Amino acid sequence: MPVSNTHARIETRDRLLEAALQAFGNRDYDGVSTREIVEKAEANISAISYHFGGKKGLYLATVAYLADRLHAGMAEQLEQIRQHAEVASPHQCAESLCRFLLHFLENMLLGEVGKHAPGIIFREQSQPTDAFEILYDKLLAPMHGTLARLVARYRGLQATDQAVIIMVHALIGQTMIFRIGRTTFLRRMGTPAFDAANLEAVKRQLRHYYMAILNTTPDSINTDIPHDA
Amino acid sequence: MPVSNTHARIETRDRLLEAALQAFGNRDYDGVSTREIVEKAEANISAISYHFGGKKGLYLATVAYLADRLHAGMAEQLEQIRQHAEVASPHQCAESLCRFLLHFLENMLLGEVGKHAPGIIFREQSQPTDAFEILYDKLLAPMHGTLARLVARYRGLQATDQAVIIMVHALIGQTMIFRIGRTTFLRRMGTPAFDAANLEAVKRQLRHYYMAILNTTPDSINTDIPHDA
DNA sequence: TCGATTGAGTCAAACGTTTGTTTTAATTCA
DNA sequence: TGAATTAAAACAAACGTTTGACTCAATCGA
Repeated sequence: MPVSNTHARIETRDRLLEAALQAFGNRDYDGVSTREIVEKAEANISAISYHFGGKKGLYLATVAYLADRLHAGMAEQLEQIRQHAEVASPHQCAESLCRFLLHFLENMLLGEVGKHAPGIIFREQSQPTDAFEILYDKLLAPMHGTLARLVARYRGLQATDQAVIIMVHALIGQTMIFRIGRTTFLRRMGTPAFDAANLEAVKRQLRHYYMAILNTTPDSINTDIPHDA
Repeated sequence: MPVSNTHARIETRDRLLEAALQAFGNRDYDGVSTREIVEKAEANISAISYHFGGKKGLYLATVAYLADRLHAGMAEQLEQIRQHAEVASPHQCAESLCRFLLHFLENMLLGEVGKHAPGIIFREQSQPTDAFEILYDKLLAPMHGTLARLVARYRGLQATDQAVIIMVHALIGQTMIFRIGRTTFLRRMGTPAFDAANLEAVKRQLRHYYMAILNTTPDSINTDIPHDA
């Protein structure tokens, strides 16, 4: 392909990132070979060293690339929620939270990012590398923070209250388990794959659970934790 | 060590399994080398081929070993719960479910198996190998099944009802997220590691959530799923 | 305007190392 | 003695990385 060099450079870098995202999303760092990446990217083996300094550099760049893509698709939404939360009623905040989580779930189950993101994110949780900092700052912290504001407003607590943080974590957990534990869930349901009907059933139940948890009797935990076990 | 051969054989096999469990629990299959395993097990390289036929055989044996250990620690408990559920009141079933989940959480956060089990289990979920069958049959299915009975009894539904399965999955999810997403949670809490106080706070909140979810308005989903989206 | 130079990017080939596995010899115990 | 284990060495294959030649547009001095 007789393309200009400036164009080719950008394209090769991006092709490498895209191929690496697909590879690292499905397999572990050590399970992915550089040759496999460059083959999928239709690039030369030395392009990795040239553009990223090596395999580790490519991995870090790939995580940053993923975080950026996820953040880009979420930043506007999160910012809207944040602003809306300041003037919205508690009930509207709860509704906003439900919608976000269910939308997020659908993305992770059927969306394009859901194919690669969960693998990388959850692998970085169990054995954090330098890439975890990127994920946390760009993705996890903003998401948790925004949801915490919604919960805090609904419950009349501070967003930094430990009870709020725990609740947000639990809410995310019971959502993401349908992606993380997808294989087990599908077995239990006797379905080979997620379809629209399954997803809708899960979403309907989850919405009930969200509201049930949000409405548990308040139980603030400030900086101090009660002494009684 | 001048030990008898029959003894040494068994011990070598077991030392390999133990070393492999620690290795595979913390790192991916490809991230673990056979030399690293035999070094930790103080065994010879050829012992892997001799006892397990190769690295893959060792991995499968390790997963079975893990599943057995987890199952052994849980089988009695699950059987008791199952029998108790037949005669117990719905309220007692709910209490039984809470206790099991919280006990399981504590095991995963502070217990010995919690160091290695989650890594293997959740890796097998995202990229199931032959080892997933072992895990599912020996561990995941019995656990889900028993919890489903508890939920079913509490809610007056069938244990095979899809609504029950979804609920059990969600309950497990909001529990295990504190192990899976431990790194993120600890960051959010501003704590370097899980201690007794943190764990107690989480358990107290989770118990509320469990009951709140269990008490959501019944919404049976039998084989058919409602047509209205 | 033009030939020479530059520098980023790509390429095939080869680098040394590590991988899982196998082979061969020595050792152990019944 | 003979079967069972271990130990050490060697194996081919795959790994991440490096090398040096090459392309080609952009730049520069005359």
